[in-house]
Amino acid sequence: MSNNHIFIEKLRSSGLRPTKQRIKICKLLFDRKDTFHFTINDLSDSLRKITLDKISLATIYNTINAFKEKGYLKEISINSNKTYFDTNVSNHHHFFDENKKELIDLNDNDVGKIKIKKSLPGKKIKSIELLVKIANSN
Amino acid sequence: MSNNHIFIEKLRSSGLRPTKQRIKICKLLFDRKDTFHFTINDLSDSLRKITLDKISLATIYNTINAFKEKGYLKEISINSNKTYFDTNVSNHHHFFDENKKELIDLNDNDVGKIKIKKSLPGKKIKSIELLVKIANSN
DNA sequence: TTTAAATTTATAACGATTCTAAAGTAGAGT
DNA sequence: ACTCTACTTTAGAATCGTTATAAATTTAAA
Ligand SMILES: [Mn+2]
Ligand SMILES: [Mn+2]
Ligand SMILES: [Zn+2]
Ligand SMILES: [Zn+2]
Repeated sequence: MSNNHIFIEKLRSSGLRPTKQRIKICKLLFDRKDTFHFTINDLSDSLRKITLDKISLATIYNTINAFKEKGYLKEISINSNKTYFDTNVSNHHHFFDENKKELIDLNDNDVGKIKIKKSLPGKKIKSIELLVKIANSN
Repeated sequence: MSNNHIFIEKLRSSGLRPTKQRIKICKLLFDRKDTFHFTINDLSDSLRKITLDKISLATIYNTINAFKEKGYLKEISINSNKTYFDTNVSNHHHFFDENKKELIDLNDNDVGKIKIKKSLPGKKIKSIELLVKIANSN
């Protein structure tokens, strides 16, 4: 439909051919107001719902890995058998709801400034990730 | 040898029978001055070096899961195909060296106080984990 | 010593992810 | 529009960390 040409450009500009599979995945991931978190399985289910011609699991993995590579997605550090991705690639932190197994964004106002005072020679900081695990109180 | 009775007590007091496999793993994990981080594979290799009669991989997994359950070990939240454990069960944070694939403790002096200002109704905080990924600078 | 429950073990099963290699497609050059 | 080649998709196999199974062994209570 409408926004396809935007995604076609986005893909082209990063050296990825705008295939119909990639465009569909782009629309699902990026054609919305709010960012969100997902696993490959979530994505696979969502795709099955919105399209008749199925996209193979290998392609979903290939595409998500390519998007992560290009910086369109972020992988969240969390110990789970599944990998969690985030369409919000800005620096931010997370609650992880252990009951729902879902990530919730913490924005800058939600967390005091994090200061790393230690440094190691020959090493530089690549990322700072805070994960706050939460669960039902009762 | 010497400290066995301490570990035997520790195991008994937590409802775990003090088998020779568990005692060997206890000695390897806890009979030392400094705490450390390890994966099951690390531990398996270490065990093979210090003992002639091999401990099956299933027993290693069972034992580590039991120790985690009892609070003798902590699992670190990190996105890796392997699970990382910590014999330091106190609250502390980590550097993760992406080149060496190894965790390095950050103590309280190394990180400014972390303040979580957001809370969700019906939910309580279970843990706060900061992971600072580092890599070679050049 | 007897006996039930806990533990160990080898091996199978599982599940997320990656690999393979064959078939299909996109786009540059003509 | 046609050709050609590199890129992409795909089904299915392979990988690998972890968990499940079920039989043999060990622990420890009675
Ligand atoms: Mn992990
Ligand atoms: Mn993970
Ligand atoms: Zn997020
Ligand atoms: Zn640690």
